[in-house]
Amino acid sequence: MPREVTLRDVATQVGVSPRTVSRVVNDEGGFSEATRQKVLEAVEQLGYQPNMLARGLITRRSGTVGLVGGGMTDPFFPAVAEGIQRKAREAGRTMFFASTDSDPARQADVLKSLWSHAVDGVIVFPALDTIDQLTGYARRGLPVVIVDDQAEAPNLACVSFDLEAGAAMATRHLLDTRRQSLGMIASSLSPPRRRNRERGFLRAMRESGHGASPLEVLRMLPTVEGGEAGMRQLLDRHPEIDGIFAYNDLVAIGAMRAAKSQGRRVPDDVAVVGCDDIDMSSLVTPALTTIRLDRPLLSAEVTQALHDLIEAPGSPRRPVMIPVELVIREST
Amino acid sequence: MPREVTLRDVATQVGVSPRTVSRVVNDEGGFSEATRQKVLEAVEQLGYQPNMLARGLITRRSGTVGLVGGGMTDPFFPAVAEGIQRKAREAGRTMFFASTDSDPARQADVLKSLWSHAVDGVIVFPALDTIDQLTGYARRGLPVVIVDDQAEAPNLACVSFDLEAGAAMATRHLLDTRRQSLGMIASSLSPPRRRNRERGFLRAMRESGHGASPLEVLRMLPTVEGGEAGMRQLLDRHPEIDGIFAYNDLVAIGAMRAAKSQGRRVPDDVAVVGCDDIDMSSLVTPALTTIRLDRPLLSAEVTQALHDLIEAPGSPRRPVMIPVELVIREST
DNA sequence: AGCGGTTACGTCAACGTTGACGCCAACGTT
DNA sequence: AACGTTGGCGTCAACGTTGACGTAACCGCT
Repeated sequence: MPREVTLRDVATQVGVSPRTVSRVVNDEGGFSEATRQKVLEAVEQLGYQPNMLARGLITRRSGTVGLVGGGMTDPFFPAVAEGIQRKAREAGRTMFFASTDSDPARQADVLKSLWSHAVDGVIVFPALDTIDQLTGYARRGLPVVIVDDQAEAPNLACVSFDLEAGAAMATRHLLDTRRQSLGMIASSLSPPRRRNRERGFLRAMRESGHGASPLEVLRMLPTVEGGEAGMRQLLDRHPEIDGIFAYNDLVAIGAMRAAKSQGRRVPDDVAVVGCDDIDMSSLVTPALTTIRLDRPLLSAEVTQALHDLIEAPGSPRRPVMIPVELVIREST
Repeated sequence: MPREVTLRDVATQVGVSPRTVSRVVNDEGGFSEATRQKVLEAVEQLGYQPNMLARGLITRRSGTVGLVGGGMTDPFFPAVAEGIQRKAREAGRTMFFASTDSDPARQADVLKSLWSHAVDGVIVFPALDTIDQLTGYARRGLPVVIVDDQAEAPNLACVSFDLEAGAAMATRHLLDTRRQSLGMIASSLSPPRRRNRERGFLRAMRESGHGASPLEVLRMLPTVEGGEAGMRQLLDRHPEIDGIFAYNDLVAIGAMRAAKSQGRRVPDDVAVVGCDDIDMSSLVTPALTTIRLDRPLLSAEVTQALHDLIEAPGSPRRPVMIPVELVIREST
């Protein structure tokens, strides 16, 4: 294994001190045009690459950020992850990725190791209710951006989709298309504070002029299987049910499958609305009506927030709320 | 921002030298049970976390690996990424993730930055034909694992699915179910050396006793849209076509959509076989017949290979070939 | 000529950790 | 009693880089 090329190697080849090479490489100024040329030439020729470990050790900037999420099984997350990675790269940072399986203990592990690797900041899709864990790190000086949860602390920013409004839109849409008996399949992985989809659903029902009241809010795993199981239960307990708002598109797709397998037609007998607008949603039959979340915008907001926290540590950041949109397809 | 807790802090609190604390933390031996207790207690109390930058600088092991892939848009990749990340974590390594958009230039960038960050190794789903780039890094001493391509070099290992066999299986299945006029929609992102799906398709056609010959092999972007466009072209040019082998499930799903929109029924008029067996494939209607790739096994093989390369640099690794399986559903 | 300022470097130490080595006391062996 | 061995620690330097500071040459101005 050939030794790595260092500043010293470049320096001796050019005949200057390592410090001067460093100045050229980082474009700090304080060198003549002539030496700049010679240094860059030698850098090119020797294939010098700065060692970020050494640099990070002294500048306390490692040039890395961590992305912490529940998992890749829901296609919503990978799309966001890719966007974030791209933005981070444009800002000159490299991204660590770590998944938690929505397990707070694993999230703790993951954050510990990212901290060990001296990440400049982390973006977290929090597992359950782990705000304390996260504010703890923020207070210790780690810039933290939290997605879809709220908290206040130095070095901490929050970015959320307005899911309560989204859920309300979805619900009103169901009511407006003359559905009377609505149920919701929510997520068993959402702690009370983060149940804004449920809040939106219930609020829209309450506020509707139709005098309808919700049949039931079920909490299942937010997967296709969870949706199937939830739908079976709902059909079993409330045969009159004619509209479903699902936690996300996977659940909605599961619900549609279960409905079909029990002989109910979608949307004729039961209407289904999902949430997320994953690619798949427009491809299933019937194509899914859903709440669209603007993933590129989320990626942009989140990286921007993190960038700001890194550049101006401790400065307060207002929480960002991203509006959502109802996409009507064939399932309603 | 409170300064990071270092070995020195722990050392002064306990009343020993930093070197001793280091020995305890790394369990090197050479300390008494009494000091071990005291040190661990202080570590706990102060919340000491080793600084991987400093450690990596001297041990030349950063405890990180890079994962380099085309992108997250194809759901096949995220699933593998998560598996790899999990395995890496179990081996005590943290994973960098970077996507290349299947662009060799971007892949070069990405590798440069990973090298800068002193990763212990990389796992690459190569963009187009970038073997030279990769063997170059391997020769410079970076352990490299390449997925779905072959090369020989020190510090390099290859893991592939047996896609030629898979494609042949798919094709034979089509022929066995009395399809006569077969076409294939392949990928425009596969360089000649990596067109083993095409080779399998053509070989199976040649070797079949049915005397059939392939209508056309089209190369499109491996996306749903690519599949749609490909199918439209094939139907246009060969109205008699009754069987399609698609590069992957996304393409297959696109092909099915295009077929339906042109009034052909699947599987009655045209049979479609995909490749990958992404989650979505069992959820679309008709459920897709496809070649299943064992993603957990790939994750395991790939991390194992990388681990071996890291632990025993330069040692030769035989290429690994993972067998695949035909899953028959409703589209054939 | 003398002085202040600037330009273009070099020197030195430090970041937090570990490898190499050294030292001393306690112990066992002859 | 003399000697080697071992256990338990400390010391020092180094990894590759940058921050802080020094300095010599040169410029322009009075």
